[in-house]
Amino acid sequence: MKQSPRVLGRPRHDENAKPTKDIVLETATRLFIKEGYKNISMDDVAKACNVTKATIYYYYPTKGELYTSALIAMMDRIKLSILQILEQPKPFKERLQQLVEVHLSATIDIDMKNFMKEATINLSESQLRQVQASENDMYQTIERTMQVEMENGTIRKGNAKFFAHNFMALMTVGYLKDGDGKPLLGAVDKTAKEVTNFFWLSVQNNH
Amino acid sequence: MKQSPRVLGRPRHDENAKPTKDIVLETATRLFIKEGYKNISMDDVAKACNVTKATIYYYYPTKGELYTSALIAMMDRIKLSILQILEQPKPFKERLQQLVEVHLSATIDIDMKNFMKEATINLSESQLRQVQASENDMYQTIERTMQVEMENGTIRKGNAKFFAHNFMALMTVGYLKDGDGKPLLGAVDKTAKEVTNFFWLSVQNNH
Amino acid sequence: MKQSPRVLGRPRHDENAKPTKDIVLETATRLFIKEGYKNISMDDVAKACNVTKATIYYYYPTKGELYTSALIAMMDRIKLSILQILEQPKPFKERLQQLVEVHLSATIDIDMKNFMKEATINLSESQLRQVQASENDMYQTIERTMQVEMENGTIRKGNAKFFAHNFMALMTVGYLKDGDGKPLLGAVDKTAKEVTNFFWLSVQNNH
Amino acid sequence: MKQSPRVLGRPRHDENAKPTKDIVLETATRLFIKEGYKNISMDDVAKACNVTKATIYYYYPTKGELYTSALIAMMDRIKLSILQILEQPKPFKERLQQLVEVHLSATIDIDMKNFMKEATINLSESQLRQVQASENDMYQTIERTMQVEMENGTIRKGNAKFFAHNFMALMTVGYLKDGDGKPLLGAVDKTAKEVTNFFWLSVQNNH
DNA sequence: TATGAATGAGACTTCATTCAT
DNA sequence: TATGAATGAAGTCTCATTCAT
Repeated sequence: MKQSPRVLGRPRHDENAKPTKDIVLETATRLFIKEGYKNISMDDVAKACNVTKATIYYYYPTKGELYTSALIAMMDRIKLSILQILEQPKPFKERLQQLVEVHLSATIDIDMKNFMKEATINLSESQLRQVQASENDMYQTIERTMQVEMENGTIRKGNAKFFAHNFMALMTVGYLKDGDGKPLLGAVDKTAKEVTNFFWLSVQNNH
Repeated sequence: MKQSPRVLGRPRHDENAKPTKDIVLETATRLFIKEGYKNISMDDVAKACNVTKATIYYYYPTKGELYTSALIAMMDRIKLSILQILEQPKPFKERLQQLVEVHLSATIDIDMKNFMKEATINLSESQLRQVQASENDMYQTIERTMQVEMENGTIRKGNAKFFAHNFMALMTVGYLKDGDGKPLLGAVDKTAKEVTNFFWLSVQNNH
Repeated sequence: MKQSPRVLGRPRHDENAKPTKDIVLETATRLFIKEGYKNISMDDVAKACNVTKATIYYYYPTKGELYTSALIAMMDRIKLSILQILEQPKPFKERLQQLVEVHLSATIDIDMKNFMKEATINLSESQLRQVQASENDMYQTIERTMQVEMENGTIRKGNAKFFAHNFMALMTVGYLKDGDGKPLLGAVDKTAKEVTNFFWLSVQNNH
Repeated sequence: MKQSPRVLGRPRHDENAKPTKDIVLETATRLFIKEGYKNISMDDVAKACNVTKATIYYYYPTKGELYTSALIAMMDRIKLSILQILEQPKPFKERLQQLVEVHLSATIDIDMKNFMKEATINLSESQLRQVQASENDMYQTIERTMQVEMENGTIRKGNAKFFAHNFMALMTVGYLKDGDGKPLLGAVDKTAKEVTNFFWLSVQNNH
């Protein structure tokens, strides 16, 4: 049962080790993404980090707080990655395609709706507000670019928020597997092309 | 303590009353859709049905079984409703729009990905297979029509399954609310139009 | 470790057995009186009742609720016993003395201040209100008699509530043990006499 | 996370600052009196002192030891204050009244029975003995004076220990509040008078 | 057909205590 | 002198499930 008997008290400091707090957050994020809030217990997180539950609580006062932090950290990372890709001096369509490709490569299905639903049900109001703000931020990064490209005339005029959410929704379809568990549309790059193309056909400007 | 004293023994049979088994299934479906598998306890279901937990177990041997039945019943109903709409002698685009409209009117966000995720995590393999079969059935109803319309030349050639999932994904964006909790695109009919249009621009055949 | 392996489900009904709910309440009351709220765990109560924790929760939704019920039941019993003694057609002083005697005979030190302090700290507001109401009831039983005897001229005029609380405070001194653990004033009847006398000297009417 | 970033290492020594050990003891005493042993955690004490838990442990090896020290310190202080008041060259009744007044002014209800109960349950035997010795000391201070006044003929002959405990028991009734939270007998001086008078009527010598 | 009573496992959380620095 | 990091044990509560009636 005992995995690796740990000692009480402060562990001797290992110079190039990641701080436990970060390990916990990363591990928790991964687990929550894969299995959701209610299916992951604090003990699961602890075991995956090879520390005890109490250690988790030393850094995060409640499970809700840990989930909140995990979600926000995740969204921040996604937002950054989106930003970096969208800021490149490339045709818009190519940037979108790269966006899809990068995200499909992450292999974990990052389905925002799911997270937000679990957040709504399980978090406190203040935690929920934080998460919502973070989600909003993330989407706005895309929205703003959509807006710019509308003004450029690259894509047709429309509701930028609607476009952004549609894009993300289509993106998650890219994870779709067929009966045998193989990606429906083939390799990641091909899938990304198909997904982007589907979106593009809808938003491109035909004058 | 006693909340609503129920009579002991077998209740007198009310001719127009729905069988308990059906009440349980409907109630459970509603609750599971709204809050998910792990957030709804057998007691929650029992209370909402105004019976005891033991009664639920009389009809459904496990929670997983109840969830399975609820999901399948729901998908069957959706499938039927999809079928009825898609079979009508109307232009394809109009049928799609009606599809969206009907589903947005149901007000509960029926997000398949969510259900399937929870199913994957919480159900037994055999239960999961049943649910997957049912999901497949439901999508195939749309896929087949897509296929037909591709052959008709109404929409462009492409992967019908991919199209079907894209359509459903875009549909759930229709539930999107802005910061104030108001639908992003206005009333249901307007939203349905926008959503359908977005999809249509992507799939229409331009020869 | 296992005390007596119990079976799942509903136990066969034993005709002349006390209902579990009552057993729980009585046991809990005894334990809480002896050790206080925080020192008794739900598991302690369960073990003392030879049932599982879950059974306790089946009857009492929270520990606070169990404590509340226990306190109220106890105070009700005390109030009743007080009432019965005070209603007798005997000189007031004799009734008081019997009161002390009966309560010292119960051997457990029923120190109201203690219970009320723990209640204040650990109960919810609504629970606290219930307990306070019950405490008030109990004291008023004595107060009312004090009032009557003041009007009769048996005891001097004064604040009846103050008198009642003083009486109870002096009563708990009766439990006092010396260094060897022996009652300071000897046997219960002698102690009761001393305590009553102390109170009486203070309240008797000398015209 | 960090609430008030404290500087690392040994803090510069502030000449007029109280030693940490004393601060801890005083703070702990206050908290334990108000909420009791089990309701105050070492972390509570630490936070209230604005130091960390480990610091508390640096000065007091266990929670029981801290409680023991706190109780003893408190009783010592009380004993001293009692002594100073009782040693004055004033009529005994006036001294008693001042005793009540001083203690009611401290506003915190110092209910010995409570502390001794918690001590009995939670302390080790050796700790308990220390506390009992301290309690005994405190009461003996009063007892001795009672003894003297009995011999003087100021008060009637009786069990001095019993008298002392009765006096303290009546004193705590002085904290009594009515339903609105207002002191039952009015301002502190008036209350002290009433309480003393009640005691005095019982013990005074009428020859 | 339906219920009331009970359980065992596991969830979240708290807390006294330890130890390297 | 004081701290930050960590633990193990225990506490409150929830929940799917079982069984006699």
